[in-house]
Amino acid sequence: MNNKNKIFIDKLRSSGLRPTNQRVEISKFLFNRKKTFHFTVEELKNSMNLKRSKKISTATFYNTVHALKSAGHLKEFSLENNTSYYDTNITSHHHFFDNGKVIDIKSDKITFKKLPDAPKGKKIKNVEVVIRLENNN
Amino acid sequence: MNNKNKIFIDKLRSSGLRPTNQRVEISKFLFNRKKTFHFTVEELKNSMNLKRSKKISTATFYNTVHALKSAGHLKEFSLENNTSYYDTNITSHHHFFDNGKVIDIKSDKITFKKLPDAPKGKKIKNVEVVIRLENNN
DNA sequence: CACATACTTTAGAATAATTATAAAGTAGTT
DNA sequence: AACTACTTTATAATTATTCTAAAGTATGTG
Repeated sequence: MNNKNKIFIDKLRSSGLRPTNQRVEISKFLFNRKKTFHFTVEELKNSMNLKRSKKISTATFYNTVHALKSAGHLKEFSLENNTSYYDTNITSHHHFFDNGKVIDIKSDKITFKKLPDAPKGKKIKNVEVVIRLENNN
Repeated sequence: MNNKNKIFIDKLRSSGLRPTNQRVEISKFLFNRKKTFHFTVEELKNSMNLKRSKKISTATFYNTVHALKSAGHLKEFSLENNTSYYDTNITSHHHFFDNGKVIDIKSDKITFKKLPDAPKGKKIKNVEVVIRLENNN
């Protein structure tokens, strides 16, 4: 809860969450890294709880991740296996999918020559590209 | 099982499935239509079983849809709600997502100016674009 | 700084989508 | 017609997620 955690606490506060110990640890675990992080709630829970004597409950992981996502600190996406994936990279970007593995593609690596207009009464919120990979031969 | 069902039976056979009555009915329900069809297995089951006295079991719907998908007669995709959606349009194409509603976008409506290379050892299997919509104001 | 109060955490139950099981039925071959 | 392997089905099991309600804690107020 001290000063060096301010940035992680701010993410919680701006998500409408009080900075409890559990939440601060989750926020730190998610955002205290250089590279972007892709995860499911189950994966997050397992990797955090593995090293803890006092486990954080499943519900707290779900609640916290949802609030962070609703506030825009996490991005959600889906693969074809009925679980929600989250991405700490919230800038507009795209993904390679390679047998369940996810790799970010920077937004400027993909540009369009042609895009359809939104149906009337609607506008485009975002455009997401998924490039599926397979082995070379 | 007669001649007019040949096309639906062929889809089953080419998926490695014997053309049983249940499967032929499912195949017909899916492919005997002009417009492309988006559905979840649960929706398919409900709409088919509603008008039937003798219901087809859940497992048969899942098995049949999976086999048709593996054989390439259906396309699978995911929204952010942990259910698998299927599309009878298997040609390469894209989607608008508008609050859970799915609308096809013909392949030629989207073209790229720039696309990234696949990582080494990999090649691109397909490129899928999702355009999320929101209301105009 | 103690208190009250509203927000949190937690374990466990509930739900939803999907998959597994194993007994009874059927297609396709001989 | 009979046999065998594949199917169907009801039901149980599993997985991801959400709900619930009791016990715990952050925070503003005095």
